[in-house]
Amino acid sequence: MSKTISLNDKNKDFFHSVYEVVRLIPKGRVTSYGAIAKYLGSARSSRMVGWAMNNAHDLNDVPAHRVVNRNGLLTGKMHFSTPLTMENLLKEEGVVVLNDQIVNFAQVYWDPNRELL
DNA sequence: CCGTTGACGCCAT
DNA sequence: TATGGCGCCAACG
Repeated sequence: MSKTISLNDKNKDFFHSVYEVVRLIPKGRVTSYGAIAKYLGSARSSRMVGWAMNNAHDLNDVPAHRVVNRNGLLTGKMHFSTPLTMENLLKEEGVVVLNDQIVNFAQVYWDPNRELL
């Protein structure tokens, strides 16, 4: 039995789609929760994208550190092994982070609605 | 079963 | 510009 997750088939699909999009984010680039939600057709379900990332922690092939909020703020840093993991991973990819804020956000921003199609 | 919370974001004031 | 309210919806107590 075992159902660590009690999601409906419909939502499983949503979560899975989120993982796919996140996997497509190029190294050194980032996107936002809202952009992913919109790309999946649920523009107002950005919170669910965040929840999906939480589940995604089990999968090692989902670069959750490349997803930030619409201001380029690292709001999800607390959910990583250490509060600095997210920031360090981004810096390793060339993303400039200062005070939990991506400085060159406009340059590294990757919008699935625009880049992907 | 019901009320709160939360990796968000848009809109009204 | 800053603050507050609401939509969204799964998980939790």
